[in-house]
Amino acid sequence: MTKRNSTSYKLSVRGGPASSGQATSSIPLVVIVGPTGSGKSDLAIALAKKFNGEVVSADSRQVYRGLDLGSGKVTKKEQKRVAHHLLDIATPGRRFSVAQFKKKADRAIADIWNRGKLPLLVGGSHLYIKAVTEGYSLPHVKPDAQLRKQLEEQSLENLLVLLKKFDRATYNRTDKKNPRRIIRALEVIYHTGKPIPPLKKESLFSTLILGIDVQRERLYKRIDERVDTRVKRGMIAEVKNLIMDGVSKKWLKRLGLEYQFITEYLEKIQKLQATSYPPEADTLQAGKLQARRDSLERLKYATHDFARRQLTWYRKEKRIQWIRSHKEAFECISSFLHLV
RNA sequence: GGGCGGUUACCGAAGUAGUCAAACGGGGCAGACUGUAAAUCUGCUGGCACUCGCCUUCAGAGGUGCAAAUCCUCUACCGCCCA
Repeated sequence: MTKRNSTSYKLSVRGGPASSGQATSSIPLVVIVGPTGSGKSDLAIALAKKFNGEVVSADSRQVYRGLDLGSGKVTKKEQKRVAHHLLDIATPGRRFSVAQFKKKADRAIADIWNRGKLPLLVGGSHLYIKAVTEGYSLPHVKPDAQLRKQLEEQSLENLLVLLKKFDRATYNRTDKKNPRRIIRALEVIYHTGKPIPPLKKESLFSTLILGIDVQRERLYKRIDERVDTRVKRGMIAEVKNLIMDGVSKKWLKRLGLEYQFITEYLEKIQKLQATSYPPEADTLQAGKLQARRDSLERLKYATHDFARRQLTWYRKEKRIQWIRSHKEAFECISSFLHLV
């Protein structure tokens, strides 16, 4: 169904803004994208080994310490084999944003290159990838929790009226049914006194973007299996521990997927235990089991949808070279490195 | 063998004569996205024409009626109860 013009791995380094023309002056960067469960981490490690590279993770949840199984972080052992950057750099419960990511990623990539190694940017948070590969310079307005909270209480109509008044361009462009977007726009206006400036893009890097091409049905199956194996490895305990360490449930649920559904599951179980009066072991056990099954199923479906949304990004991204095997990736990179 | 209840689109489930291609949920699909992004938000989901529209559906076959997913008869399958 999904027709993608994949696997023309005869590399042509046209396309990407950074890799055209003045490509020679910028740092070469190999980017690996693909939907969740497509095998990015494994490929990255193989490529890093082969080309003497180091990995920069582009993942909005792997940046947090303690979010390991649920975020699909590579193991310590794997990190020993190949250096990984931008893992465990933030505290769970705190905010971390694209802008922060972009700054750190730029630095890490340059650093890797300066040490004579090949930087590999790998991850599924595509906004993060774009911020780096297209060199977004975002308005210097940090998220303002206070203000957001205030604005969230307003009706959508009110927010739209405000936006229309102060930033006609964004008003025309933005999704008028999505309060979060509108609130961010207002936040920028509030702090700068001006409308959101047009996005400046200036990439420091000469990029090769490889996308892992997996058939949809197989991808969904892999996602499902991965949920089960992660649970066996202790993903539920991981969430439980985070909560015991004082990470708020609200924060965890907002992260989505694994952390959301498992937190909800734990809450449900707690409630079950509290409400079963003479704690009849049988019905309680049955209830717990049912809750577990439901939660894991919901997690699987939600992850399918997430993978689908990732593919929507990729479809728009014309720079991606689709590959189906490690071998194809090797070949792409070899010719890329010859050209730059 | 007898009594009753059920059979609705991919799944679950409403609907019990006209306003029903049929609520709702799930699944699936498509999309938006400039600082929460694994987040947030939007649309489609019987077929065809895609503009008023047309065609084929509510287990199967027949019937009543201007009109049936909705009423009647028989058949098939499933569930509970009595033998």
